[in-house]
Amino acid sequence: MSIRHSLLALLQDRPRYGYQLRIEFEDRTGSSWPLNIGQVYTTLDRLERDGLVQKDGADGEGHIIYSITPAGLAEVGDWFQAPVGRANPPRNELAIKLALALTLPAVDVGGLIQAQRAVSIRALQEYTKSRRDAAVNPRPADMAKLLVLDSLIFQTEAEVRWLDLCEARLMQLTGPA
Amino acid sequence: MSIRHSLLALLQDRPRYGYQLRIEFEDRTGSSWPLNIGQVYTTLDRLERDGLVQKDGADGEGHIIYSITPAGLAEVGDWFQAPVGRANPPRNELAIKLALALTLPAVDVGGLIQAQRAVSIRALQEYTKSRRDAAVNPRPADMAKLLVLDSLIFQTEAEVRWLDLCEARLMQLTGPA
DNA sequence: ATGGGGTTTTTCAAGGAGGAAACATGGGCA
DNA sequence: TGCCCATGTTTCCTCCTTGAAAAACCCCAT
Repeated sequence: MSIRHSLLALLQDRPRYGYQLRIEFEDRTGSSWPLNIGQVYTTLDRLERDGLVQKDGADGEGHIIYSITPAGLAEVGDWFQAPVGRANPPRNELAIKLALALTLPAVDVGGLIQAQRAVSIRALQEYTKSRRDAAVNPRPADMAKLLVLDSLIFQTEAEVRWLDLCEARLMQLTGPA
Repeated sequence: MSIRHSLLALLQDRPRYGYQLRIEFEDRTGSSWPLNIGQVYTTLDRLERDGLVQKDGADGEGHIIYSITPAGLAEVGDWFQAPVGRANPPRNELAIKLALALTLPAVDVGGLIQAQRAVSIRALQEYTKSRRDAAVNPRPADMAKLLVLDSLIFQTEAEVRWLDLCEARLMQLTGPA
């Protein structure tokens, strides 16, 4: 659901065409969440169907330009207005996996935690490196990318600490060996 | 992609039917991520199509029982084996929203952060309360739910701290007022 | 029995997401 | 000039997800 609103937000700035929207989305979010190009066009179709954007015909190079409508402006305003709902947080595959592993015999939970921890630590290092690289030129335009990286770093740190807690709990369960 | 494997994991334990799978999934993950019932059946269809489960006919009450096949066992084994990939982390709507808000004029980023922070703090309190309630009877069976709650708590804490960082950065940008 | 109201269980149709092919275009190089 | 490769741009097809309806069943008051 956030793609829909993200595209609207970009169109709020000025009219654009599909490919351009993808480029700008990825640029502004630091390419952390690659946006499938197919999704851009299907989303634009739906936005047009719902009267939130309109085709402006083609520009000089033949690109199909979309611009936001008043209804679209209202919708994107609402989106920025309302906080992100916490009603149904996105599924956390790792947490699900671990929860299921715990309730099932025949799964090496300890090993799973170890393996996962290694992966997370490595990711953390990469994020931190990217962040250092990105921080050398703190132009306001790069601020967004920095914040996205910070977000990933914080989330990953939390994940590592959670894995440590899981491990401690596990020890406690299986008895202090 | 994790639903598919979660269902396989449950079937690894013993054969079950659709509705039962949903109940058990939600029970083991503490209902934190509600599982749409329609998805259970369509996923079972695909799993059968791919030869990972098979229909066992009906049980006494007429339920269509599914059981896991050797191929399915192999697949779920692989799933538990392999760490959760970090190649494309799920999109973080909050981070996207804030990143876009920063690059767009006409959005009250400060207000957005404040509002979001309030929501996160409230969620954190609720999770913590649930956790306390769940922790009174630490049967091993409840361990999974506890860990899931811990995960949510850690993630939400990280989110709050990230929001604080964002706010500090914002101040720094707009100049110390 | 019976029929109304709730719960359990399944199916259906529509919408969203993603991968990969298809189409265009422009610039280097024989 | 004309070929070819890299890049930009769009479409298409499939799979997955969701919401809501439908079907079956059970329980209890009439």
